[in-house]
Amino acid sequence: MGLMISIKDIARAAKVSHSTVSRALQNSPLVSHQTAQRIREIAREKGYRPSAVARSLVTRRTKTIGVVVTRIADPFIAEVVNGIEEVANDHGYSVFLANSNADPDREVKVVHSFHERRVDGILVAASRVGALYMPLLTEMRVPTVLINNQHPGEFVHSVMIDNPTASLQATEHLIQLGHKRVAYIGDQFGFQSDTERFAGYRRALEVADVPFLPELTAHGDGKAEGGMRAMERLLALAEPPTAVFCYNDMSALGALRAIRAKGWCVPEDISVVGFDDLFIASYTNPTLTTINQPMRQMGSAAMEILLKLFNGANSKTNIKVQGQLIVRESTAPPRSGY
Amino acid sequence: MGLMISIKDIARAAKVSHSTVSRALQNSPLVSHQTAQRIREIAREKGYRPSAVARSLVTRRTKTIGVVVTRIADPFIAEVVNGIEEVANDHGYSVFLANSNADPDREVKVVHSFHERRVDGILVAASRVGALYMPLLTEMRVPTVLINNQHPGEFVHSVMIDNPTASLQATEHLIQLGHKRVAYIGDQFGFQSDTERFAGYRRALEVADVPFLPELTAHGDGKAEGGMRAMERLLALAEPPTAVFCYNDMSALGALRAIRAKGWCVPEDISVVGFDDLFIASYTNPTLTTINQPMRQMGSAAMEILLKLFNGANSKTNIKVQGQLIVRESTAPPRSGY
DNA sequence: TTGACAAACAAAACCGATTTCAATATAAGC
DNA sequence: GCTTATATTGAAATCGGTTTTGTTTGTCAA
Repeated sequence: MGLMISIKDIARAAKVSHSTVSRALQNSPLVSHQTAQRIREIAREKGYRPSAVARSLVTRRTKTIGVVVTRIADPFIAEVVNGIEEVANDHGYSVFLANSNADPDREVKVVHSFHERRVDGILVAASRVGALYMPLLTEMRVPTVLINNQHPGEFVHSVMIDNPTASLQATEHLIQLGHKRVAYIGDQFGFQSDTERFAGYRRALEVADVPFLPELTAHGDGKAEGGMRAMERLLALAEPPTAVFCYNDMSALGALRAIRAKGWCVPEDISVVGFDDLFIASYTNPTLTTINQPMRQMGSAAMEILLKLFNGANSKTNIKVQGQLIVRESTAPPRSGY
Repeated sequence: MGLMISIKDIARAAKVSHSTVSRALQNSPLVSHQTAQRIREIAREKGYRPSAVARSLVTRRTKTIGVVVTRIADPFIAEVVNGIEEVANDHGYSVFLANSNADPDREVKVVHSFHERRVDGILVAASRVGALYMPLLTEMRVPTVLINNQHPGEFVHSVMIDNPTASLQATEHLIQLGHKRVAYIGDQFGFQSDTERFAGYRRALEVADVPFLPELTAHGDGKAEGGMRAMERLLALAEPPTAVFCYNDMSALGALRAIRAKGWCVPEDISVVGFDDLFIASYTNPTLTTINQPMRQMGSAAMEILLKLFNGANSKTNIKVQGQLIVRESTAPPRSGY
């Protein structure tokens, strides 16, 4: 703490100027091999670690990035962050992590704090702030990449999943199995990703000439609790659906639970499809048919965009990745009775 | 980036010295109310954010902490980090997050990088390095708190779950239900938490006069995959157990899957108890009886220890929290046939 | 009128590094 | 032998703040 050794301590011990020490530790060719060797040895002995904060002040790069997420405990986000951290660490960057708790005010505060810390770049995962970032970012001119965000628009860099295509596939899968009454359990109404996934669902019905029934659409909250409530409403219908496509795996988890609570079986009585392919989707009972989202890769891709920007790239990058349907046990043809 | 406004820009605009600006922004009483007001107004207008890195250099405190975890995507750890981040953020601290991937070398590197960044404190979650920290920490004199670590010993601050007591409760629960053949699925052999949980299991058997059968102990890897393999081995026994206590929920998840793969039912054919009470434990089928570990609170407790240390406290703190048995659907009396 | 004291601000030192510029010594070229 | 290039190092400026020390001005009591 107070007794941190500095470059000057090393300089004194080596009887050279501190500039020489600096050069020696950077393997600069401007120091003789011998002195460099000697200095490095002394530094090692004393356990000297150059201060990144002092270095950052003069080099004007902190080699840090800020990552703002809604909740790190969200398994989807945790995987994304894993991908980010891996690439960042490999390139000598440290990552600041902050939760926004889906609170726009807090999110803005967090970004400001990142600004004060002079991060070299910012990554935003699954925020609902979206376009609100516009003024913030222009104000502080820090490269920023949004991952699966609300309305990333064209104004910033982004990594997004192709929602419409993926949910079209998911719904098509159910239709091909023979389902006619396919329900949709969404996230909160109005969120872009929900709107897009809903659009894919509608499109699949349209293509297959299956009528869209408004009563088969229910909105949850993107979490298990909401999925459960939404499913309960669907099950209370006079004629419940024979299949349901859920906004994400968490919602599907809730749906599975609601179905089981009613004493029905998946997939015999009702088929369920999720979205994300969280780890848990392989361990539910029955295992969950879902759309795989390459979460880790989305994280690393975002970080790699940042790295390119640090290296001077200045083109707008908007990556759209494809989901992949993973068929497991939770989907089957409807009962012949229907 | 290059055109970041500094305190001097504000000073120039306000026609005062930059020291006055500094004081004004700190609400120092050494500036007249008027000038302070004026300066703050100008700073706001220009969107000025003081550089935390420059400030850190002179104040010798970065208001950052480093958190090293094995894998942020581990749900247990994610919850702990959530607790940490919350408290940290509330007190103006930013958190650096780094994965060690359970690789001691990488872990040491990460800690060194934290050292260079001059973090005010370090939090280590679920590391296996344990006592290896001793030299590292004395070398750099940064307050450190270990959370559920290997051998935290008495030499540093720590927050730990009371493993023996909790697993004693878990096992007792099974015994009270009438089980005599209670198995234990552990983590990798030799890890402290595994040893401790195993000890609680042994103790429960001993207290209830249930004979300990070595063949009913299997080791996994703390993950679902390992739990599945271990359970498969137990199921292959001539006389399989009627109940199994798992090292953690992930292992239990694997066990559930293995049991289902064999066509057996939980809890009718075999009871399963986990450990952690991950979110998912409420959503498995059947829902999982487990030991609740207050993960968030453990994270916040650790951060609060750090805060106390920052405020000059210097006593060794070793918090031991209690787990709580949560009975759900995965446990029931054994079939009367046995 | 003058000295003491406080209020308000400016000037300068400092934190720990990097980097530019200057200085010295040695080697090379003629 | 003298100039010039080269290698090696030191001195000093700088990054953007905080904090200590100085300076100016004004108020008030003696």
